[in-house]
Amino acid sequence: MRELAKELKVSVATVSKALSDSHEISERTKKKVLEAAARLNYTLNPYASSLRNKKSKTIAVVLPEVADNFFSLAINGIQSVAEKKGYHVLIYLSHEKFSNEKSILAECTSGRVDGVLIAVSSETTDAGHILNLQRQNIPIAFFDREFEGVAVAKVITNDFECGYLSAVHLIKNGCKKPVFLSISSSLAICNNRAKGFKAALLDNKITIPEKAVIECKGSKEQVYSQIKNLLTSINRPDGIVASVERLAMSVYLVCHQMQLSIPNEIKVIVFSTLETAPILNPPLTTITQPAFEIGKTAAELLFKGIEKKKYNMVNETIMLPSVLIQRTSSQMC
Amino acid sequence: MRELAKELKVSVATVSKALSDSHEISERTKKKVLEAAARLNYTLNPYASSLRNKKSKTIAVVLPEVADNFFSLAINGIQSVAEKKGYHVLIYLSHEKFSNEKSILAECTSGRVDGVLIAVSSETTDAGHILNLQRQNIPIAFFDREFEGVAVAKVITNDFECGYLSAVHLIKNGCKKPVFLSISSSLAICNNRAKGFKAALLDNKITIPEKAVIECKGSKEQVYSQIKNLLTSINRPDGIVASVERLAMSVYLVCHQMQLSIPNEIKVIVFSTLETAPILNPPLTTITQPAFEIGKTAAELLFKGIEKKKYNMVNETIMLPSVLIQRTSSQMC
DNA sequence: ATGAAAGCGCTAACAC
DNA sequence: GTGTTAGCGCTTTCAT
Repeated sequence: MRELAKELKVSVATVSKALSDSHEISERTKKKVLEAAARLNYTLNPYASSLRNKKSKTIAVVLPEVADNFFSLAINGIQSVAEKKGYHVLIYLSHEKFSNEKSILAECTSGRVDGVLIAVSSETTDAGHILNLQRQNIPIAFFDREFEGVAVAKVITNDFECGYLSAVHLIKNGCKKPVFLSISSSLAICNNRAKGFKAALLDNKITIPEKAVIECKGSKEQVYSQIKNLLTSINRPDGIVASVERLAMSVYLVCHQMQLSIPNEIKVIVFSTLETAPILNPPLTTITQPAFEIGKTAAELLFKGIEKKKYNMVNETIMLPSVLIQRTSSQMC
Repeated sequence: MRELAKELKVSVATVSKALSDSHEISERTKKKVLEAAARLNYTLNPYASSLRNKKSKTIAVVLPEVADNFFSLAINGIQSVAEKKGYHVLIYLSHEKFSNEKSILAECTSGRVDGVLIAVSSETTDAGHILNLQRQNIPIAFFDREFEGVAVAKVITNDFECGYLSAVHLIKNGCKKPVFLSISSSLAICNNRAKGFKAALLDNKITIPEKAVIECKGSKEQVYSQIKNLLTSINRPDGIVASVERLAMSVYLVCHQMQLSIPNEIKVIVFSTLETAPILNPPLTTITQPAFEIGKTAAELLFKGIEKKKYNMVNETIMLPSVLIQRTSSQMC
């Protein structure tokens, strides 16, 4: 910037003002400065600006994993609004570990970011790290995976309702003993979906077996063998509702490997935005969440919090509806 | 930091040195400082450090889209090494637009990032924006999607070879008139794969039709109808090699909709890391790239460039092998 | 309309 | 082993 100023024989202050299009600078000088900046390929040092202005123009997105259609689409949604606002997006992966999540949020302090969007890990059992950010006046919002019981803004889906719907759908299509596959007993999305699922069983006079909700934890291989155990057990379920996308693969693989026919011997529904659902064998019935919209809405909410000093976003809860898309995997035989 | 210093009745310099574990500080003071920092929940202001040190400890990843298994996995790989190095990752999406890519790279200057990893858009026809970064001594490397003919480090796959292999595989399984689906005539990965494909036809004495390589551009709908046109044409191919993951959906959908049997009436191979390939209808033969490894390797290469001042990474080219995984979609009938 | 100068929070060279 | 101080590149009063 100093060079620019010297080149043009004006002060750095003038250059700075010209670049930020201040009205105290004459059109002529502005033009001159802009032109010279372009010619010399000059860009503001963003960190000097951040230091001065105490805002970074960047947000953090914290999520369990990125190799998942839902989260990818959500990132797209977030990015689309960040871009429009001229914000930068830092991506952090917790890999479903609470400890990672804590250290990530610790990094988000001291002005590194102006706000954070988070989908909590399946291990998160405490919101201290989140409240800690709030205490430092860093706006934060949940998207999809909230931590319940804290005053934090969130964009979620109608999980209970969809859990309910999925069970009703299975029952209507002939299931007598469906089960629900969870991935964590501390994850609100799983719990609410499971609650809806169980409520539907009750309402339809199906006795809820003790193992109505099964937790599939661990590595891919572990999940695979848990599902295999389930499906080879004496009292095999005749329907499955899987709570998250990544369970779909394992369920299908086990069934294929066991030559268990979907939907004849077992019906399957998965909460998922898998693009390939229609071309799977058989086409998979999904509860499809508006992933892009969730990301977009959460980002918009966050920016409201960032931009309006006095706006209290803490109690905002936006619920976006998912839809059940019926395909072959859950069809009555 | 000043508060910390005051609290402990030492100077800010001491605190700074203690926090960076300088050897000129006694263990006792270090312990005191660390303890107080933890207690007061203090974190360094990263941008003040960046300004001072002229390094941001962050890298940029620029890619066409994130809702794609390949890119998601690559991000994972990149993130895994960035995390280990204590670096932060900014994600930028070009949405396959050259103009976006240019403005993104312009934002990466002036110290915002210490290096950039890029998979170029399908529209990129010029490397000026990339060379521009190099001129400013910002290390940059291609991963997967390189721009050919410029002296920039890259981590790529054996595209020609895999194109060749895919054609040979189709021919061995009975195809007489396979075609290759590209998404851009300026994308090196597509061109090299197509070249290999054509070379194999030649070597196997199959006359190359004028429409051996077909460019599928535009929105999902446009791609869909282009493929539909192809498959309803009088001279329908009996085999398809699709150059990128996102073409898989359209090919399968068109075939399903036309009741065209895969692999009986047409065989299909896709360059893809689609996790669901084995459970598609029918299971899809893929050329699977080592996506995570590509990201990881590219990041490691970039960090070599970032950390060693004099190391010239510009001429590094690392080629990682993809593998053909045979499944039903390409089977001899 | 333009410029001089202070200071954002940190680090490093130098003094003690 | 610890402290003083200058300055990273920018923005913003306050003068002129």
